[in-house]
Amino acid sequence: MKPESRKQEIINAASILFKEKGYSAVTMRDLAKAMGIKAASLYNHIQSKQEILSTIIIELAEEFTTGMNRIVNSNENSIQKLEKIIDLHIDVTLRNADGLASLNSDWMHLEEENLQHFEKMRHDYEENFRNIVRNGVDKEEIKPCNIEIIVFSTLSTLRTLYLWYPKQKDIDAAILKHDMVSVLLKGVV
Amino acid sequence: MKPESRKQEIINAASILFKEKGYSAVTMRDLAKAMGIKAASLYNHIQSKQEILSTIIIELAEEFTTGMNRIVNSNENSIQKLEKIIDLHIDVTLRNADGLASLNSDWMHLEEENLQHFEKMRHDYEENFRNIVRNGVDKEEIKPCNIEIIVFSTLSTLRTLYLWYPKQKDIDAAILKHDMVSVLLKGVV
DNA sequence: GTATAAAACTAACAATCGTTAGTTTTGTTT
DNA sequence: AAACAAAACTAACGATTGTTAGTTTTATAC
Repeated sequence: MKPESRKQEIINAASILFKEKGYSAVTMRDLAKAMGIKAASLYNHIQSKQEILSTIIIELAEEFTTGMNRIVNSNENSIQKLEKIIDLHIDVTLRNADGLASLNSDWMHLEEENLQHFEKMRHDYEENFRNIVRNGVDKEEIKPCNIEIIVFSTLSTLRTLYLWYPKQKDIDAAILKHDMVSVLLKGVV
Repeated sequence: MKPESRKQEIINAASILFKEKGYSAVTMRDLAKAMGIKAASLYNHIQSKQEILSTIIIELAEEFTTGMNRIVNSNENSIQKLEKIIDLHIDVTLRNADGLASLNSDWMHLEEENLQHFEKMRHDYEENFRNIVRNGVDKEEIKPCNIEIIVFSTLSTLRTLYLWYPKQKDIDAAILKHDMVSVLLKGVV
C-alpha cells in the first residue's frame, strides 16, 4: 500500500517509453501523456530529461557493480562465480527489465560526469568478468577457448535477457537460472 | 543520371553515425557535416532521412532472409545448419558492421510498410531458427534443453557480434567462426 | 475554515528539427 | 567556349524540442 513517489512513477513510465523508442525519440510531451499530465508538470518532480536517464542507468549500473564485487570477493571457483553472475543478471532483469533497455542502448546519451562514471563501471565489470574466466581457464575448470569470445558471448546473452524474458510468460526464475547455466556453460550439443 | 555512388557514401556515413548515437539522435546537419557539405545538399541524393534508415535496414534484413532460406533448404543436419547460421552472421557482420547497429537498435523507427516488411522477415527468420533447433532436439543431435533459451542465447550473441568484432583487431574470420561454433554449441566447461 | 504545500495547469521562450525553393558552383562533353 | 547536368550553396518554412515563468487546482494539517 505504500505509494511510490511521483518522481519514481515518472521514472518508471520513462523506462517503458525509452525501451520502446529510445531516449532521443521520446519527448517530454510523450512522457507527460503517459502520466496523464502536461509536460510542464513533470518539472515539479524532476529537474530535466537527462536526470531521468541518468537515474535509470546509474542506479542499475551500481547494482551490477555491487553484485560483481560481492562475487569477486567470494571464495568460490570460477564456475560457481559464473553461475553467480548469471543469477545476478537474472535478478536485475526480473526487477527492472525496462530500465535495462536504457542501460544497454542509451548510455551514450549520458552527459559528461555520468557518462564517465558509467563507462568506468562498465569497464571494471567486464574486466572482473574477464579475470574470472581467465582464472577458470588457468585452473582448467574452463575449456581453453578464446577468453574474449567466452566473455563476449556470455555477456551479450545476459545483457539481452531484458528483451527476451518479458515475452516468456510461463517460465519460473529458478528454472530459467538452471537452464541458462546449462546452455551458457555446458553447451547444447 | 542516378547518383548511386554519392548516395551510397551518404548511407555509409549515416550508418556510422546511427551506430554511435542512434537514428533519432542524428540530425541531417550532423550527417551533412560528416559528409563535408550542408544539410540541404543531402537532398540532391536522397529523398528523406527515413529513406536512409530503411535502405540500411531492409537491405541487411533481406541478406539474412536469403541466407537463412538457403540454409533451411539444404540437406544438412541440425548442427551443420547451426554452423551455417553462425557463418552467415559473421559474414554479414564483416561486410557491414555499422549497418547492423541500425538493424538491431533502430528498426522501430521504420515507417508503416517498411516496418511491417521488416517485422515479417525477422519473425520468419526466428521461426526458421527455432525449427532447426527443434528438429535437432527431436533427432537427438542437440541436448533436450529449453528450445527458446537455446534460440535466444545463440541469436543474442550473433546479433551482438557487430559491437564486439570491430574491437578485436587481430582475429581471423576463419578462427572466429571456429571458436564461435565451439563456444556457442559445445559449451565452455 | 483557513493556511500550506504538493501538483497540476496555461502560455510561451529560444533552439533545433527535417525539409523545400531557388540559386550558384563545379565538372564534363561537345 | 557553349551547353548541360551534377552537386553544392543560401535562406527560410512550419513544426517540434526541452524548458521556464507564473497561476490555479487539489489534498492535507491545524
